[in-house]
Amino acid sequence: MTSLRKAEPSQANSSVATIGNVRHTPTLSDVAAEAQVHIGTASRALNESTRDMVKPETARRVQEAAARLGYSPNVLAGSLRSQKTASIGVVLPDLTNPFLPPIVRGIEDVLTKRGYVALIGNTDNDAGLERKLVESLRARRVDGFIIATSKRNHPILNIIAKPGTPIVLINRTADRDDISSVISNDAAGIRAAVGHLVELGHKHIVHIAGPADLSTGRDRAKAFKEAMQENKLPTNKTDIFLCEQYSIAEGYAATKQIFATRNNVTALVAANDRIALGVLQALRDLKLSCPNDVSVVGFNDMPFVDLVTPALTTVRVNQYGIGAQAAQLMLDQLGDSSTVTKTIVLPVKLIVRSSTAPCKPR
Amino acid sequence: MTSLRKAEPSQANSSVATIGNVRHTPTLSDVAAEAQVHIGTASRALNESTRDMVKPETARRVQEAAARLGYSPNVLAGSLRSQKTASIGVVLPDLTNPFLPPIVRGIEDVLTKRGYVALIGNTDNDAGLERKLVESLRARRVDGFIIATSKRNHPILNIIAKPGTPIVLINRTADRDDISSVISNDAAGIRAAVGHLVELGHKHIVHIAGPADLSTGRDRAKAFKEAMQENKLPTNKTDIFLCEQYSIAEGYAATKQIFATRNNVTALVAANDRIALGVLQALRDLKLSCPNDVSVVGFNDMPFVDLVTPALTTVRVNQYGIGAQAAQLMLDQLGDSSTVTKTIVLPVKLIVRSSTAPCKPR
DNA sequence: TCCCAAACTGCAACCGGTTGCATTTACCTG
DNA sequence: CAGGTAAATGCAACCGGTTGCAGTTTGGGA
Repeated sequence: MTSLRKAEPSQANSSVATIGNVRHTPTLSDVAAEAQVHIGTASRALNESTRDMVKPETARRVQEAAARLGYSPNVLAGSLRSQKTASIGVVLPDLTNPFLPPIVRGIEDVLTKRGYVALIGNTDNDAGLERKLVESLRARRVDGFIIATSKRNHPILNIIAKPGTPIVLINRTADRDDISSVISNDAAGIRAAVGHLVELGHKHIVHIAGPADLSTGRDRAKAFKEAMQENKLPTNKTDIFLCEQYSIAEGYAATKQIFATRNNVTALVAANDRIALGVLQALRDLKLSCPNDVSVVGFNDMPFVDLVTPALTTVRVNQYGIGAQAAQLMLDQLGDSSTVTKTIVLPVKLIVRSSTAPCKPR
Repeated sequence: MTSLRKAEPSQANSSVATIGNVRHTPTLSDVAAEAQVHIGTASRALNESTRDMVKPETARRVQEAAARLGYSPNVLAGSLRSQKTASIGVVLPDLTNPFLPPIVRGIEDVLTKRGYVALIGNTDNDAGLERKLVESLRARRVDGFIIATSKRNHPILNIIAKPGTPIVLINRTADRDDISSVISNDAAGIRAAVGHLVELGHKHIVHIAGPADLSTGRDRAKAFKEAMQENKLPTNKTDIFLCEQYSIAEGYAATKQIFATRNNVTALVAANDRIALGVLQALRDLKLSCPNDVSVVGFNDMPFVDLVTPALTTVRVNQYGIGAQAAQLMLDQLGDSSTVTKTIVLPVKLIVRSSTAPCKPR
C-alpha cells in the first residue's frame, strides 16, 4: 500500500473520508486503500472499458469499496488527462424565447443519455456577450458547440472552428461547408401556408418577413416569393414586409403599417409565431376580425399558440427533434471525426386552427 | 527555459501551437516559452490576483504572448488544484414548463457575471433520473446546487448536504433549517386573489389545489382556507379540490368534476396558471361563460396567459427575480461559508385582467 | 518439478495549471 | 564596495485520475 491516505478497510461508511481529522470527499486513492489494491487497479476496476483487465474478484472488491465510501469519480481529473470533458457548449440567443426550451430539452435528453452535459449560455444577440460566452466555454474545454444564435456569417464560427472543435448549427446553415446543421424545411412550410390560403380563395397575401440577417428570415421570404409564383399570384414589392426582429411588437407595428397603406389584403403569412401574435393584436385594435376579415398563419407552432384567440393556424416544426438531432449529430462527430458534416432538414406540418378562413369579398 | 515544448517567440500567431508537427491548443507552458519566462511566472502574470507579484514589464510581455497565441486557460486544471469549479448544478423538473425559463435566465445572468456556469438538468419528477443527475453533477464537482424540483422531504437533499455542498431551494422550503431557499409569498397572493373575488361579490369560491406533496400546493391551499375565514366565508371540504399535478389536463378534469356536483360556484382560484388554463377550456366546453358565469384566477402570471381568451387574471410572481436571488444567495454562501442560511420571500402582485368579473345571481 | 505464457497488478509519467518556498536579481545604505 | 533586504523569478509538489510499460502471480503443459 503506497497510498498516503490511510483508511482502514470496512471502517469508513459514509461519503467522506479522513486525512488526519479533516473530512474530504473520497478519492480513488481512498477506494484503493479500502480495497487493498493499487490505485491503478482501482481505476481499471471501476472503468467499464478496462474492467476485464482485472480479476473479477478484485473488481468486485473495488466496486464494493467504492460503494461503501460513496465514491464519486472526479471527472475533472479524468478530463484533464483524456482531453475530453463530455460537455457541450450550447449558445442560445435567449432561453425565455418559448421556441427554445423544447430544443434544449431535446439536446439535453440525448446528451445526458450518453453521459454528456450541456453548458447553456444566452447571448441576447449581443456580439460582445457572445464572445465572452464562447471564451468561457472554450476555457471549460467543451468538446463541441451547438449554436442556435442565428445571425448569418458569424465571426465566432471562425474562432471556434480553428481549433477543430465540432460545431452544429441550429436553424440555419453556415456559408462554409465544414459545419453541420439542423434546420426545418422552411420552404415546404411556407409553401403549405400559402397553398392553404390559396385554397381558401385568398389572392392578396402579404408576408411579414423576419430579419434579413437571419437565415430563417431570408429563407422564408424567398420561399414565399416562390410559392406565390407557383400559384400564379403576382408578388409586388409591397407584398413582403420586413421586420427588424422576431417579436410581438414588430408584428404589431408591421400590421398597422400594412393596413395603413393597403386595404385589399385578406391574408398574412407571418415569418414566425411571435410576429403572428403581434398581428392578431393589431387586427383586434384595427377592428378587423380574424379570421373573418383577415386570415393569419404563423410559423413554429410554439407552445400556447393553440390557446390564444383565435387559435393560431401555423406551421409546426419539431422543436424537440431539432435539438435531439443536433445533439446526435454532435455525438456522431465526436465519436468519429471522419463523419461527414451534413445538413439535416426536418419536415414540417401545417396545423390548421381558427385563424384562417375562406376569403370573403370585402 | 525548462519547457519541453518549444515555441520560438513571435513565430506562432494563431490559437494553436505545435509539438513536433501536431497542432494543439496552446497551454500556459507555450505562453511561458513565448514570453521567455518560467511557467510559474506566466501563471502569476495572467492571474488578476497575483499579477502584482511580477514585474509590470514581465506581466505585459506574458499577456502579449498569451494574446498572440490565443491562449485560453484550461479551467479544468485550475479547478483540480483549487477544488473549485465555478459551476453550479441546477436541478429542474422540466425546462419546457414555461414557468422555468425566466428563472433559469435569472440564475444564469447572475452566475455568468461572476464567471460561474450553470449545469442544468431535468428530472421529469422521476426520482431515478434525479438521482442520476445529481450523481453526474457531483462527479463534475459543482460548487453548489440550486434545486427547483419541489417535492417535499427530498432524500436527495441528504445525499448532497452531507459533503457540505451549499444548496439553495427554489419555490419551496426545506423541513430542515440548514438549507436556504427563495420562494414567493404564496399566502399574500392567494389572499389577494380571494380578496379580489370577494370584492366582486363572490361568495361561493372553490380552490383547485396543487399536489399536496409540493410545498406550493400545500401552502396555497392552506392560505386559501385562511383567506376564506378572514372574509367570513365558510369553507366546506368540497371547497378545495385537489389536483394530482400542475397541468392543463388536471385543471380541466377538476373543473368538469366540480360542476358535475355543484352548481352554485361562481369563482375558481387555481393553484397555478396551467391549472387555470385547463379551467378555461373546461368552462368553454361546459358552455359556461368566463367571466360572466364564472370568474377564474390563476397563479404565476407565466408568459402568454395575457394572450389567451379571456386574458387571465392571475397572481404575478417575479420569476426572473427568484432565479437571480437564488443565484445570489448561492454566491454569498460560496464566498462566505459563515453566511447564515436564510429564506427569501419575494412579493407577489395580483394582475387583474378579463377572467374575473362581478358576481351575478344565477 | 520446472518453465513459460497469460493474466493481473504495480509503477510512474502525464494532463495543465497553482502556489509555498528557495533562489536569484536589483537596489539601497553605510 | 561590501552587506543586506526587498522584489522578482524559478522550482517542484500537488490536485485526482488514466494508461503504457514493467514486474509479479497464476496456471498449464512438459
